[in-house]
Amino acid sequence: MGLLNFPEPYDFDLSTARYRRWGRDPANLWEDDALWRAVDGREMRVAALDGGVDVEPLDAATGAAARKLLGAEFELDPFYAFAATEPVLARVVPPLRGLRPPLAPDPFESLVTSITAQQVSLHAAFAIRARLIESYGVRAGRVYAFPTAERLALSSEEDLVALGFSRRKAEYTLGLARADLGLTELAALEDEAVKARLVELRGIGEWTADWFLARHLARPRAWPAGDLALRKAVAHFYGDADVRAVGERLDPFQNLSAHYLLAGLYAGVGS
DNA sequence: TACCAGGTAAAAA
DNA sequence: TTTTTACATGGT
Repeated sequence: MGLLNFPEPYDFDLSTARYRRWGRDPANLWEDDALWRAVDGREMRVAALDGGVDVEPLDAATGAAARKLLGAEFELDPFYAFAATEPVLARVVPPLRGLRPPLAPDPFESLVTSITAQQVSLHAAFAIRARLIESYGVRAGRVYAFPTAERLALSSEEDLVALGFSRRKAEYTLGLARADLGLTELAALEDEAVKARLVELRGIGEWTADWFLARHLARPRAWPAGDLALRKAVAHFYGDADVRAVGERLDPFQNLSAHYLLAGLYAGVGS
């Protein structure tokens, strides 16, 4: 048993709900009440445990991966203090206490995952993404490592179309896989600089760049204002207020706010 | 059966 | 410059 030292509060069930809601995710597999993920070619199991999080096997690599994956870097206390002063969040946040948005640990994975989710429902996106992972990822136990750029670079547009990608999305994905992107260097840049660099890439617009800031870099102020689901959540909780204007009111906690509003919408908080 | 779903780039106006 | 269109799959 490997008890990971993990910041409080943390609600494992609430935080991993995403992996059960939309469909099967062979790279972040929910099975037997645990989350499974490949770390450096090995299978890692993450589960809830009294007083923390159980990680098997637990070592430096899996511990760091689990922390990243489970959103340990989010600071919840300042957000909760802010939420108590904001009328909508004061109602939405307390029932979701301990929710930490799970992160995409890898930048390439984050971008390709977003491309699969452009325009289509997340149910459809998860199905297509699962086929991509099982076709080009490397298996580690019951879970798959997300396909590397090097491996996808060897595939063809036809291959990806056969998985359900549109021709356009297949082009985007191969373009990313075959380019020398230097994605890890983006972490050193300010939010707006990251976005500017990303939207230069074909197939990456503001929506994808915003979710990259939110779900990969965990930037506190990321706010995917164009996102259809976030628009619905804002409309639900704030009426017909402008989404960007609401974002400014939530500064500098837009990222956590977006995740809590979405979770609140799905959980039926306040209804 | 249609229609919509956590967009984007390119064409047309 | 702004508006319109094509895109592919899965759920309802």
